[in-house]
Amino acid sequence: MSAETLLSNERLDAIRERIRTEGRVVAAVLAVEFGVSEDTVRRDLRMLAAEGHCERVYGGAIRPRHAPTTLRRRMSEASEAKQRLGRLAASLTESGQTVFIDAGSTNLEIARHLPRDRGLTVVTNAPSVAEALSDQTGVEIAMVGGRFDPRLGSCLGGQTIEWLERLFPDIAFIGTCGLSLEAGLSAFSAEEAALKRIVAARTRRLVVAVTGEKLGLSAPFQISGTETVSHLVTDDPDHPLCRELAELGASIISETRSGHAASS
Amino acid sequence: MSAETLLSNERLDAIRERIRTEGRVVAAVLAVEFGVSEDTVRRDLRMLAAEGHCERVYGGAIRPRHAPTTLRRRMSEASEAKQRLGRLAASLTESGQTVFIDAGSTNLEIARHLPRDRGLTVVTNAPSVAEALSDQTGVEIAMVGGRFDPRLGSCLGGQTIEWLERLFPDIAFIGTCGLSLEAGLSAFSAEEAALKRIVAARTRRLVVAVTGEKLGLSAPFQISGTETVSHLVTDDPDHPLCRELAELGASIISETRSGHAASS
DNA sequence: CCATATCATGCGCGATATTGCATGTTTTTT
DNA sequence: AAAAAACATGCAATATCGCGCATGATATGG
Repeated sequence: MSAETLLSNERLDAIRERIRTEGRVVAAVLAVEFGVSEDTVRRDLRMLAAEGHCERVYGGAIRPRHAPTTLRRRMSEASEAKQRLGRLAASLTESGQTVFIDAGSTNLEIARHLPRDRGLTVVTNAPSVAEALSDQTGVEIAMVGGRFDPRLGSCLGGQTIEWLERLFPDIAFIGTCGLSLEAGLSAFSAEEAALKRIVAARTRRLVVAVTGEKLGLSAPFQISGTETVSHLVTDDPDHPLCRELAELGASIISETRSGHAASS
Repeated sequence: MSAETLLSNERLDAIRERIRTEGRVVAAVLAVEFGVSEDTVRRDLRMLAAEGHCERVYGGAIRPRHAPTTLRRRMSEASEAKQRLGRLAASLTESGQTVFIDAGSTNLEIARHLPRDRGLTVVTNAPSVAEALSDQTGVEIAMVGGRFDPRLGSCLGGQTIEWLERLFPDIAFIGTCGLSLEAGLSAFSAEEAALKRIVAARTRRLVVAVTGEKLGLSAPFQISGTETVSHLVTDDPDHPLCRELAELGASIISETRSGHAASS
């Protein structure tokens, strides 16, 4: 790799390779190394960046690192609304029940607000939920294992599903990416939907807690129809969808101005 | 990590990483470490804080946390010794390996320091470990389920053991409550010991990372003899037990004064 | 063979980013 | 309350960047 005259594509390939193997390149270094001007190198880097093969930074380029959206990010902005939903939903549990809690920021709030004097048994596929309960006494916790998806913050896959197929919880809190009349409960991935579907089919009570922004939305993969929902906890009880769900037999639970729960 | 010429964004990444793994950074230290002025470091920290990747405190920055604390107070949360052990132990992993990580504060530090560019697969029975890895890309994570013990922060019981009996990790990091010649590795509960024993018997490399205070101690339930330990990572390499372990074939790994790893 | 089109490249120039320093303010410590 | 440390802000020096344009080389077509 000397100052030989390299065809432009070859140079591009070489730079691509360098970025891939070394993780970083410096424009000025590449310029002297290939015997071209820095402008040319910058042009190359611009192309590679457009292809997604690198990320441009001041002075050169680095290997693309893609991971901006994590659960942690969403968690830090646990809105007051979600905390209220969590408290409301948690109050639906009854003594001695076995409770399934799904992953998600709202469900995490449910876990945080679970009463600790009812001898509950909590089953979850979300490590964050188990963690949140770890300072509580009086709550039995079972963790469902499997492949852990960092983006969702929960366990998925065959292992997980196999386990859940043998579980019949008294009450289940599952998260949803969308809730609408046509699409029912829906999720962003097929695997996620499959898992939630298993749980929804086996529980005696299915509780869905969502902020108003998700009402009326639908995601690509259906979990189940709206008729499977027995309780909807929301901060927007006046949404038309709520009335329709109520007619299908679901309880709509929200907070009144004075802070008490109301159900219709 | 010396006075290399680092691209400014790389420095940002590096600081981000330090905050993620170590929980706290000191502006003055970063300044000399990267060979830039403190002003520049502060600017970086301001940016990271704006992105939500850290929380600024007087003197530096800490991992985002909702309760405001001083840097001084924060220093005591995870001792520096454990962080060093974590970093050292994590460097023992090799490309493509399947890694088991046990529960415990030291092991959590190992997880935090795991390299993300080696295509590692991590198996753990501790939700906190899964959580700690959840903002990493390039690490496959498998969670071993079971009954969750809040006091230990890990999953135990028949379910867990059944799963682990089918696992043969390349390398395993397990925690121990005591390490002595007579009692070997030992734990405070029979169930805990049984679980660790399963893992110890199936891994090709067994790494134990302990602070010096645990050397020579023994807990009621034996996990296995000292001869099963292939690597001992410690901050007290002069302890007599280390020499004896070395004679049994274990590698003793610790940090020299200058900050580099040494093994005997 | 010549005219023209196309392309990669290098150079100049104004714009932008990064950095360190000076200055004044806020926070912590004594 | 005073001293020290850390901090934010404005500013100037330097480095890097993007863009337009000229140049030369190669390809295409008559």
